[in-house]
Amino acid sequence: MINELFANLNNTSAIFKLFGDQYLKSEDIELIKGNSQKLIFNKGEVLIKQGSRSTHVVFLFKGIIKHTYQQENYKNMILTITSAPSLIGGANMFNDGKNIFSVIAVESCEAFMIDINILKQLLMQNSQLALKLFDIVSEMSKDSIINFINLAHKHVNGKVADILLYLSESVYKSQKFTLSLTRRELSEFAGISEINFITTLKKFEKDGIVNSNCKEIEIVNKAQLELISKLG
Amino acid sequence: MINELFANLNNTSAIFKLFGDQYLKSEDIELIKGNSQKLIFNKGEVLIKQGSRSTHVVFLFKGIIKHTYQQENYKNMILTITSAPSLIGGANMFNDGKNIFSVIAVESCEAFMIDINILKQLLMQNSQLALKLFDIVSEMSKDSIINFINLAHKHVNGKVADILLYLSESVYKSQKFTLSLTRRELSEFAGISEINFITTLKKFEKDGIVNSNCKEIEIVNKAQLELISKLG
DNA sequence: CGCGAGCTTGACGTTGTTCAACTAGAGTGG
DNA sequence: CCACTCTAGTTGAACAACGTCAAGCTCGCG
Repeated sequence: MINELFANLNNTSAIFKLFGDQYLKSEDIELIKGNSQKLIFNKGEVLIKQGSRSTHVVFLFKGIIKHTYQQENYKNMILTITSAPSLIGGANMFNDGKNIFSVIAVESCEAFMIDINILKQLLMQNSQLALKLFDIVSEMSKDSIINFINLAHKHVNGKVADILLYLSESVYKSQKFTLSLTRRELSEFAGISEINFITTLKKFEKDGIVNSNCKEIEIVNKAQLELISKLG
Repeated sequence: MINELFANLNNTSAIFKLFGDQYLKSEDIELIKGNSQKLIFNKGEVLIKQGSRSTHVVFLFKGIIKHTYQQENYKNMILTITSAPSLIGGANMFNDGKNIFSVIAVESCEAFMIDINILKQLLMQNSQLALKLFDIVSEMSKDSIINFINLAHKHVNGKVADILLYLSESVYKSQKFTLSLTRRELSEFAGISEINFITTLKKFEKDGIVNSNCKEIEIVNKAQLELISKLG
């Protein structure tokens, strides 16, 4: 759904076109433009900080980000890895205000920061737009929840297979890709130890399912990987 | 948030009052009333079936339900346990239509089934109402996600402690309660084996933290339970 | 040339699951 | 009224899965 909506978006004006063509008057577009700013984030930089007040909704139009959750006594945890184009932070919009997660650039990113109060104001006037946003946000949280469910009761093989398929299909959109994440980060996404992630990946390599050379990953036998994912 | 909204609701007319007083015209209320029905569900009966098309949003005003997720080769999984009053199924409203979870009565329930198309129609006309619903739904999914995160990286002690605290605080709202769920169901909620759940519960009992006699559970030392939950 | 970060491997101990056996209570049919 | 059976709860023992530790490797960068 989100892909369908944001397909072919590769510059900032596209977002206005997206909303505008269907739902927004030209003065509304000007209002958003006047209260938003385009920012560039380097790898590792924080777009949204956990615990801070929500002030912006972020439209990511270039790069890859991760949602992380940190808590004392806990290991870090990566909740999602998302590539542009994507709308981020919408779910926090009407929560009393604090961001529950951090959003961090995994490679260099370009994003449009949209003032949350301006957006709210527009949504109040325009229920079609509000419902569209509702739709986008609930679709995204549905994906996260399904991901959680899978990770919650699969074993290591299934988890690693899931991650590889996810990276291939949803993030890099290719059978062969150059990772912008470390093994440690991927293990935090899978919810397993780094060492266990590595040994499992190597096992897949020995079985001829993937090739991995440090940051270069290639999925050789996708059908087999899907089978492993299914069996858990 | 949801508690605040639904506080003091104990009959069907209250839901209309809730929406109506603030946002709805009286003819809208009549429209909902004419397209909704009050139903009673016995323990174990299905309110919403996974995979079916979303046709209704459910306002649960009496009883306790569980959200479950089933998949071939998988163990059952319980995602949430929720007591009335609560709004259920809102997140699916604008997904292309299929329910991702089942909703099953854990004890006898009374619910108001609101036709989804009628509600959509109202939301289209009334953006304040749409945003309110957005707010409720995102608050609920936030709770689920935090719950998932906790379960994902805690050990058995922490998981069981979490479950007991959750049942006490959010479901039965008392230090002492009579379970309407089996040990097996609670283990599916915790994401651990039934046997491991039982042994851990018994260990807590030996340590003087809880009393458990079959369906009767009493939390004796809440502070200790919270500590265990925190330590994981 | 050396240092550090990321990656890799094997050995070991902990944690959690599975299996099997037993108990108690509730419902059923003779 | 008494077997009989079925389900839920319980316990201990064997086994498998996973995380931790220790050590070595490679590569890029100062």
